[in-house]
Amino acid sequence: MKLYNTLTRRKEEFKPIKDGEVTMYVCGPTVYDYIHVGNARPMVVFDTLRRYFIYKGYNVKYVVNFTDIDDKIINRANEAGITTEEVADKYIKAFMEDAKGLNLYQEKTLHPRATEYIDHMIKFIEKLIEKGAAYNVDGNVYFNINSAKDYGKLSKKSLDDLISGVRVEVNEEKRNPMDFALWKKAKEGEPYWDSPWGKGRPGWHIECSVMARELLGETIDIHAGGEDLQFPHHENEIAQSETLTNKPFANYWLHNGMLTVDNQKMSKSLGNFFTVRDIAKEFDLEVLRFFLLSAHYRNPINFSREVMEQLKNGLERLYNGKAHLEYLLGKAPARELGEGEREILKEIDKFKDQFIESMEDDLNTADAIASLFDLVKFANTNLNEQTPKSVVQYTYDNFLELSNVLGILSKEEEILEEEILELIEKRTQARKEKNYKLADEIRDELRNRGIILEDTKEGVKWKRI
RNA sequence: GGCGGCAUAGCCAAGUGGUAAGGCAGAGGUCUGCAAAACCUUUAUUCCCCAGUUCGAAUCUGGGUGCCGCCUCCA
Repeated sequence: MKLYNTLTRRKEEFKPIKDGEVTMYVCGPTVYDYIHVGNARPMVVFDTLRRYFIYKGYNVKYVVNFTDIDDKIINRANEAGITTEEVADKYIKAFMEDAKGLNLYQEKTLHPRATEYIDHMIKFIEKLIEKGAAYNVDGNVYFNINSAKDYGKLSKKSLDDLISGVRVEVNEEKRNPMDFALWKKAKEGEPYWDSPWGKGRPGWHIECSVMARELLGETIDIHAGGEDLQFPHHENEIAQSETLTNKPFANYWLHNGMLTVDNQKMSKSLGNFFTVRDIAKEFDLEVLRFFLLSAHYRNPINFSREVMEQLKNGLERLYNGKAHLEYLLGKAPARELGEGEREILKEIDKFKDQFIESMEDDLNTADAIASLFDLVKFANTNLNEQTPKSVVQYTYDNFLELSNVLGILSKEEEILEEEILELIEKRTQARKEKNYKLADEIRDELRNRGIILEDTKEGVKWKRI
């Protein structure tokens, strides 16, 4: 599989450190608020990459961290008069609910919280100080940027340019304006942990370095996140980790493009954001997931209600295809295959190969989705009630397996209440008697209750609005 | 100012040297009591503009225009 590596700025053949195993670290949310749609993009995109690895038979070790100590969390806690821990707990719980709606694969996902690794962070920082790569100034510990080899290699920024670009130097303590905090001295009233440098808390960048190292090892296969994290977050992670270990921190750095609204980056500071929960009121979150996969992950994607509607309809088409196959599954005769029917199996394999080929090319989900539409059209056209069961089953199984790689179409058909089934039956009877007035009345009533009926050659079908 | 990216139909979006995928929306048709779904047909002589390379360019090169991201917390 080819993946675009930010480190080398090109697509590279992916080779894991250990055969059959992939270690992935995805920068997770700072839990001071509900996640917004932009935050959801890396979650869905890299979840899909993980699902694809699983599909290919890899054992995936997957970490999404929670930053649960930070200025913003402290502010929230102070505003609400509760502890930072309570703030974090609340939004982690909310994240898990959103994750469920977005169908993030949660089995075996590791969700470390930064505050669970304070001891490891302190040890990490101590070692950097020993190496002369960090220094303590009155309880604040900074990383010495000059001790890092190749600083700027990820974001392709030169130290000189960065320093000349520094806007206002407010911190007199730093030896170099680009030095960044590893440990922050606690201010009055702030939560703190004891350390060799006094009471304080860890800086942001050190958290990810430490959690990745503790859970996945000194060198990991894939480190991923939004492209806005490239600098300084990921650059600083590389600097501190590689200075400590003298080994590559991650072999592949993957970054997703920004999600925009009116072509402006969706962000808290601009105020142009929708939380995932807001969107869940208007759309099934599966539509949001489908939307996030409808463009290549490295391209910007513009969020709008209009496009969400389009994708909702597109998803509906795939669901109709799924329902059609399920219907045929109930009718299909068990018999030997004819020559033409063997051809169908080959066609299905072709769609599957196309899908895989797209995914192999730097996770081209937009292209992979097209294969799914092609498969549905083929099945709608070429499979019918006379098609042998094994053929229908093969089509159905492959279709769902590929859909599952994208994390879509997993909703099961619901069971309708007895009362509604009776109404449908009553209407069917009315139609037989050509009492279309009554039939339409019942159909309207069901529509008001959220059930849409379709009369097909294959009988009456229903679905929720 | 420095660094990076993008520009394909009404909308979304693949395609990165061989003659424009797919979806949504629209139009016409088949089917249907009607509707819906499904299927068929149709919707970019053309890929921001201008030059160049080439037998051949949406794809490569140069220039221009517009938009976006990072350089400050940010997915």
